[in-house]
Amino acid sequence: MTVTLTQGAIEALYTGSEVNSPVLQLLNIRQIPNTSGPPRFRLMMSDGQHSLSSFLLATQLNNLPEENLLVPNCVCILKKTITNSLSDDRRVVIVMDMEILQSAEETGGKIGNPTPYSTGGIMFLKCASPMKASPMKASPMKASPMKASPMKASPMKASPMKASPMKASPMKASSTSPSSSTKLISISHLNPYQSKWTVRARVSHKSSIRTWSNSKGEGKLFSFDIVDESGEIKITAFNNEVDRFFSLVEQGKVYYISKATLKVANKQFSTLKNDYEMTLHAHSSVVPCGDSQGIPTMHCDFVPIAELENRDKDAIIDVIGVCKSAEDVSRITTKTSREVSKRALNLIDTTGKVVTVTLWGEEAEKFDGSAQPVVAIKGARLSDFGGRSLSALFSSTIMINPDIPEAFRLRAWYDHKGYAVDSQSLTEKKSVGSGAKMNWKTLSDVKNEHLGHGEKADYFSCVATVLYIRKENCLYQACPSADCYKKLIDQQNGFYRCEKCNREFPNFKYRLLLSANLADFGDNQWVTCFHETAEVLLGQSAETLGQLRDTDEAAFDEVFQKANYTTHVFKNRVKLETYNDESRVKVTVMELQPVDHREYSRRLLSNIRKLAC
DNA sequence: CCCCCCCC
Repeated sequence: MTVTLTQGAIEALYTGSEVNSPVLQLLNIRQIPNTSGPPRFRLMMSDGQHSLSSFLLATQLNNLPEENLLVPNCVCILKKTITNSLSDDRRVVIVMDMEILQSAEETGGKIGNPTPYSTGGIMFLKCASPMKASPMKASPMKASPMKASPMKASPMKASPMKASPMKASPMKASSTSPSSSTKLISISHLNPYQSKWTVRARVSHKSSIRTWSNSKGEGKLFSFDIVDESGEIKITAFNNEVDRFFSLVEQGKVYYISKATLKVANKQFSTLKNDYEMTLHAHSSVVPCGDSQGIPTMHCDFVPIAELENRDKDAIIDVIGVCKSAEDVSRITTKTSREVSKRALNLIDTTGKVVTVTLWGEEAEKFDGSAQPVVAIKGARLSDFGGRSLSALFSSTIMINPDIPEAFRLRAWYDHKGYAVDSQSLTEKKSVGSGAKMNWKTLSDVKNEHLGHGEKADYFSCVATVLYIRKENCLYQACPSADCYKKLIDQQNGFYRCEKCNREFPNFKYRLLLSANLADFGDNQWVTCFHETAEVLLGQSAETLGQLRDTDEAAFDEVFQKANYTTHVFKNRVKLETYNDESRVKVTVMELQPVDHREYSRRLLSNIRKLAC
């Protein structure tokens, strides 16, 4: 293979003219003595005509010299470069991305007879003081397109020293112009080799404040992610910057951000698509931007809950559902002896499937599920615990009742009929080994084994068919306060009194309390269904039933007729109770689920095998 | 300068 060097590329790169992926030969490489940070390599490159030693290798390419791939005489293609002016007007060409086209051995020596590129008296001019007075060095402030923008917190102290004749040169990408002041650039153009930029971007995720303490010291920090049309990047604020910026930065809002430090992102900890990340410092500026036009909002690809069964473990997914129920917050101790709060939510969507999502830390503590909110989570991790479940990560964004069409649709669906669907959870009881948790019994087992006669209540599951539901006293008028279900006393004056709340109300809410007779092949059993399970069993809300009872008796009866002879999985609590010296077992339905026929067949088969032994 | 993704 023969390679041709791109003649004229040295001059073009040095002056900042447009040159597309030039092919150059490396003549020399040496490590710059520096005391901190990763090693830096300086390169002397040749285009066959000129040579120039003002090339600096971006640190993310350090593996090339370190693995002895980038050695003198090899031929390279420079896929991305940035020409920067130093304060004394010398220039440096940062090599951001390159590939080696031909090894030193293959090339076999120096190509052509390049002469050192003459930098036209610019390169080694170190007479800084006279330059300041030069009319050529007008402050870039005057020409700055940002002058009218709301950058109050960002005083542009652009040094005239840094202005250069480069201004007139036809640089292709304005964002890489070394002479630009705080120009608006896109996130994808950010790099550690330029400091004068401003991005306009939306906060897509914001962490809470966290503290650390280790051998290097201690402090606090928070981080946030921003997006624009070109990409995304993580920004971290420490200590003083936490105080300055934490309350200012709001999720979903758009800001001008400038004067932050860029460094190579540690991919081990970052899921964002960017090679760099930002750190705010004392001079950094974060200014709200009223105009968010053209800045993308958060995009979610919601996976229907039923579809989670088909996704891979550890997949990062977006989910939205109504929080049908939520655990209380609890504290657990991790394997590393750290204490953390957790709370599990059960989300349901229009697929009728439920999945358990675990929130952690502050998200778990502050979550309030009492009003059954719509919960959307961007970037939750799918786990195979209990079949299929989800866990929020530090990088997840949790949105309660977000202002998005999906949330409005779900709200309407749930309030209209979703609350009463015979839902099935993907979490916990789906796997084959789950029989351990489900204490399967027939109704005659419950009697023969004297379930519920012990100190504590027993729990069992059965498959049974509804034979009869008592209509009498199935509804009561309950206290309208949240979380109070006390039966009200009708004062007969338009007011209802709650003894528990010690208050009178002009209104009430209907609650259900059903007695039902269930049967399987061997026996039958009276059970009690409280409000939530009763609504599922009847397929109607208590509110609707209350209306029907008062206005349309036939329709009311029909609800009960329809529920008769339906078959479900009942998860029950059983306990011996004593009234007036008379003991009898009371069975309460805790949960109602549709019959999983495959699971039912497996159990039948296993029972038959046991009987055959 | 952090970098924790946890528990059943």
